[in-house]
Amino acid sequence: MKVVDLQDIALDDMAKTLKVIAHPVRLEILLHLDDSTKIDVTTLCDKLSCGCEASMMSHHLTKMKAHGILTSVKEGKQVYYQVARKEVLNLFHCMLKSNP
Amino acid sequence: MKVVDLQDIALDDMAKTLKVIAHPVRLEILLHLDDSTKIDVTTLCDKLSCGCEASMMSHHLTKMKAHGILTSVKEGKQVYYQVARKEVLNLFHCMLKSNP
DNA sequence: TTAATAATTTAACAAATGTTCATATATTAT
DNA sequence: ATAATATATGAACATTTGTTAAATTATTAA
Repeated sequence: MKVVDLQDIALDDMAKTLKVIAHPVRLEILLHLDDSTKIDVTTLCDKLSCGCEASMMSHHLTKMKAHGILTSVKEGKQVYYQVARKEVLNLFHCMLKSNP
Repeated sequence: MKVVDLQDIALDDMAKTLKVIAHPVRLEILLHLDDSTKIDVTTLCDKLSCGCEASMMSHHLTKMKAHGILTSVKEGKQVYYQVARKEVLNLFHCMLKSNP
């Protein structure tokens, strides 16, 4: 039997979401965002292992926000980002071979 | 706390896999392949809702096979494809909002 | 052997993506 | 008002991706 009924899934939307997430830096961003409730751009840059500069980081964050994956709140000079669609974090579990 | 420890995940590999899967036709292929143990190219073309021709289908299948997501067996004139990494099928569950 | 069918490969090209750097805007501090 | 910091935006360009059509290989049928 099918895993999921085709009608239940908008494959186009799912593909779009996956396409945005399918980038090593953006995956790492998501992991860090899940770790803390909210986080600002500079801190995120510092925490990532990729040596990502502010401009590049902003591009990544903007793209994910544009696709509804993240939201942001401005507080003073900084902009804090959060994960809007928590279900995408399940990816990290279900992509593991060990996942039941 | 983190969803998954960073060290547990090769983000580069994960991104590559997701990138290949992040395409509406390839997602539909995966759903159909899960549904049947093995399936040949022509049958797959007929079953898909996208009106995908043999050449295009072959491109998709070749790409997924090259990334270790599918395997294939030749039997006579037809080539049968199967899902090699069953864990990628979990995607369909975990991308749903309703997923616990 | 020739024809028909199944699948793959190749070439070509448009479109999308990733990246860098320079510039712009907003906020706060001096 | 000026400077410093935080973030965003835009242009430019190389690289990758998606798609189509034509040509190619392999297998089976006539």
